[in-house]
Amino acid sequence: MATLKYSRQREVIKEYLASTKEHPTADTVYLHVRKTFPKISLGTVYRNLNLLADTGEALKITTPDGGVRFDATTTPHYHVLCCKCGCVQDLDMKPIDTLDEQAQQCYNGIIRSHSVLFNGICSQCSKELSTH
Amino acid sequence: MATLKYSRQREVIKEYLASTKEHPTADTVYLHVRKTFPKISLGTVYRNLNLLADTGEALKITTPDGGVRFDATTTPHYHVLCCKCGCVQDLDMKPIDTLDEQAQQCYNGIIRSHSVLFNGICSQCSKELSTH
DNA sequence: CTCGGTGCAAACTGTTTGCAGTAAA
DNA sequence: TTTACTGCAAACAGTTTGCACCGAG
Repeated sequence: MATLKYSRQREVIKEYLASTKEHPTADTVYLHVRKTFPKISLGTVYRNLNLLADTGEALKITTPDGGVRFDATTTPHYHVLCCKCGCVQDLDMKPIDTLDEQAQQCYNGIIRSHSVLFNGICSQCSKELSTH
Repeated sequence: MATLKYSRQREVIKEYLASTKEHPTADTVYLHVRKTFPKISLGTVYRNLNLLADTGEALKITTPDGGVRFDATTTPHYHVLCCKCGCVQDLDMKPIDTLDEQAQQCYNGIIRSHSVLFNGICSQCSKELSTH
């Protein structure tokens, strides 16, 4: 892998990613970053997001609807997908470290890690539901 | 939802899906189904796969690389994604039904269900690894 | 000077859709 | 006859890539 060179664009993307608790799509990142960097191109955003994912500075997560989202929190954690608004939130729950071992008992190959996605309704949307 | 009408194409797709233990992509389904139904179009395959997913006769699963796969096994179960060959296999392990409750403790909104994807190496690929 | 990064636009991939014709009910 | 389903091709969305220029080291 070639040595990285500093770039103002990448820095802005990292800052934005670290500042938000949402899990923005590439497009959302583009829209926000463009506020402070109007001439940035979507291609550059994609290139840098993938770069950050490769170097482990960000996480690339895919939702069941096929959407790709980025997450600056790289320590293992689970996610909740809201089936109303489609938002993805972090779940403040300790990952089950014995899960891999359990799975290994039932599997011929090698288990390395796992990811869990919960489906549900975020607090915002469930509030709106109850007011109807 | 409109009432379904019988279609030979849909039947062939269902048969193929039920016959395989792999989790084929739409394209793989298309390739196989075309053997017995040469004039079927890719659009029809997509329409029917989505239809089956909607009626609950098949499961639509997305892998972290963004690929979409279909699974005729609709009872809850976990999956293993092989990071070598990219195949997706069923894991013969009882789903953890307390997981949703655990997650609910840590979450403001509503948790309904969850899915788990294990990352690892399938038995086929791990065999090939050890012979090098 | 060298080589990684950028903006832009074109290309590409996987999927959906509009249409006119076909076939199940 | 009615209306869902089909094949086809065009359209579409999200993402990647080739290129000429820019800028960090």
